[in-house]
Amino acid sequence: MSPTAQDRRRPMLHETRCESCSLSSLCLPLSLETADLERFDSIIRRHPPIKKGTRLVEQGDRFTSVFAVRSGSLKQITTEGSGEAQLTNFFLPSELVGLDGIDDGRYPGSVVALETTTVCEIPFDRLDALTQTLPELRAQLFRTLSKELREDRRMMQLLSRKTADQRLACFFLGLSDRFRRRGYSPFSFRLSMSRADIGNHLGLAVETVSRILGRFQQQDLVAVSGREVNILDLTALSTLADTEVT
Amino acid sequence: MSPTAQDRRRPMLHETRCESCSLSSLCLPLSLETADLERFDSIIRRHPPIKKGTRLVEQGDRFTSVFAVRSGSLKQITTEGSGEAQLTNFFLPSELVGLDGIDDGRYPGSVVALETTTVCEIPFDRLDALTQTLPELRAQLFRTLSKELREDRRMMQLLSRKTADQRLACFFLGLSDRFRRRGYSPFSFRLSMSRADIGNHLGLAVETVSRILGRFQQQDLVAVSGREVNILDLTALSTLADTEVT
DNA sequence: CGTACGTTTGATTGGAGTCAAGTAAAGTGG
DNA sequence: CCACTTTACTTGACTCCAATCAAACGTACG
Repeated sequence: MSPTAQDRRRPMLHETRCESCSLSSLCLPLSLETADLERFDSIIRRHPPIKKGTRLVEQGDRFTSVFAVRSGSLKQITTEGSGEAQLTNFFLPSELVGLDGIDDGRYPGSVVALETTTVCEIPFDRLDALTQTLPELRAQLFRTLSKELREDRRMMQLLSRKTADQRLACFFLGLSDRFRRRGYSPFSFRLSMSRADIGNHLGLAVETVSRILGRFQQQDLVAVSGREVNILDLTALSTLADTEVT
Repeated sequence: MSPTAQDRRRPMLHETRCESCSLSSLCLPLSLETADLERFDSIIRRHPPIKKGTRLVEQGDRFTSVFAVRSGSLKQITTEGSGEAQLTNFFLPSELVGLDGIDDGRYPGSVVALETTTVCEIPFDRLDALTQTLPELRAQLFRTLSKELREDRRMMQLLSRKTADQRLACFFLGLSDRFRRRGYSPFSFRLSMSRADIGNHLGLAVETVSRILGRFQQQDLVAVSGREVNILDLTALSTLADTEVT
């Protein structure tokens, strides 16, 4: 979808320029000069909001673009062989979706909106072309990829060495941190994902997630009401999260 | 995995040019013209062989270079917080070590030789600079990063959804495939890592690895003698590896 | 207002971890 | 080259965390 008259008319116009986007310091164009930012801005395709449950990309679709999340949240689900679906990632505003599709030209998982979500589509060939003349942009892209690698490795550590309680603790700490970085309260937030999603992501059964949430509440670590979360004791959660298992 | 007779006989100098490297079709300079290959070649630093147990990089060291494995093998170990060490990766010839250090300028894990190993050091700033004028090289680097992401996600699926038996089966299939791609037998190879390493990587106790190996032998799936492996029934292993768990 | 879906809680089970002990293999130094 | 030490691997017995099965309860939404 290219910028159209419809786009222009909308008061959204301000919103949809990188220059004025509140996420610009977190998103890709981090360290670009105004002129460069314009060039970056010009390759981006705005999208109308995606409704909850709608798929942004389908597993196996041809890879063409990466997407920057502007608002809302998404989950990535990969189904392999006859194996059950695996929820590999949650995406929050400013995060980049689809980088794992570069290699073989197909998206390796479906990406589904967890709530009404808006994204910026960035055609990868044009992004790649821009990195040729904008070293800072290139560096930022490498960093983003590299960071995702590092986070994946943390996830592996979580899945292979941590108990169910520690996994949940890590999950809350991770979310808390991501919200804080985005300027939201690190203590009080709303989960956009179901217990089943959390369980799938952490390698736990739904029932286990529910039980441990209950236990955390009894211990006054968090207060959970439906999908509303209040972190009461961040320190205790942190301790729990990376205490050696013996 | 062992050095061929040809390797030994040849003077080092010849060996160490990308142009004549037997891995050139798998390593980075995949699709470079001769002239470009020379430019790539010129930034590479050769290293004397690394002995078994020696660390190529130490966790926390300043990130400066990535390393292409020429021969031998390595493991990457990350120690987080007070948590136990996690073996996140094994590296075989033609694979690239260190890409996860780009983001925060530090290597996120130590990389240790599992046997006598030779690597090519590629200073990242120079590699990055080269990608400015060599779009194919840039594309290849993006692909490599992206592929690693995809493999990490597979690993997560393995760690969170597969049984111990399936993990071992996947591990053997993965190795088999990697050897085949490198021109070695996919059925008969030598493990350069210990049972403990395998267990750590797959999120299993050493004892479990040992027991399942025994079971696999009874079922005539593989013949294992020490670190020597013969895959007897690849099909059965494949079936086992991605059969839904019920 | 009812149906479907998401969540909680309880009872039971099993897969893999832990502990323990023994065997094989690989270094090490005389 | 052989005794000795150390490390790697195997095997068995027992335990426990989290999965599974089952059922009730809440909540969202057409």
